[in-house]
Amino acid sequence: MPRHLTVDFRSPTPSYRQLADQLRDLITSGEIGPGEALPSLNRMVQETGLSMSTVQRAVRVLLEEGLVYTVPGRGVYAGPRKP
Amino acid sequence: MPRHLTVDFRSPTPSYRQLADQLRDLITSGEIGPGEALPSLNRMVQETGLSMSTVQRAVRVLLEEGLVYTVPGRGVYAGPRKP
DNA sequence: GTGTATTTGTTCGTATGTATC
DNA sequence: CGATACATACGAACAAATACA
Repeated sequence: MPRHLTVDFRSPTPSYRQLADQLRDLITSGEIGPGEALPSLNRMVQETGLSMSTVQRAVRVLLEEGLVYTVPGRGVYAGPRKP
Repeated sequence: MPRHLTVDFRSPTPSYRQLADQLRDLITSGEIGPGEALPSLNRMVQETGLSMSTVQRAVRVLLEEGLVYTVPGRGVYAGPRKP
């Protein structure tokens, strides 16, 4: 079971990057394997206290890194998009 | 001198992507050479009628593609960030 | 089959912060 | 100092895809 997602508002590192870093760790550590779903954006909003906009920005970072793919109406998944 | 930036609101292609595509063309075509400044974000807002948020998102696309770099307080420049 | 809820996607407007000139 | 320019973050609205009772 995933550990709590948190951000430190006093850190000079932007919130979206802090969240992106944590999500990246979950994936590269194998805690969330390929094809497995990440927490929904709403859930990340709840856990972090960030706004939806900021959470989406964090996820977009991983999208561009190719670490996750998204399916509208479904969720965010680890690994490469499957055919 | 750069041609007018425009977006078609009836297109299914998102506005931020339309703008990003146009800016990319300006760079890859050499119309804006390495080290040269792109129009300021405010200027892009004026020319396109988009919101600042959307314009910034478009520029972020090019940033992640490594086609431009930004200098806060200065502007957006074509090419790789200089050492 | 028809809603209803959930989830991601796009866009806007605003506020505030930081850097440069 | 004041004006300009990019950076981060929020909240809201609406759309579209998906899932499910």
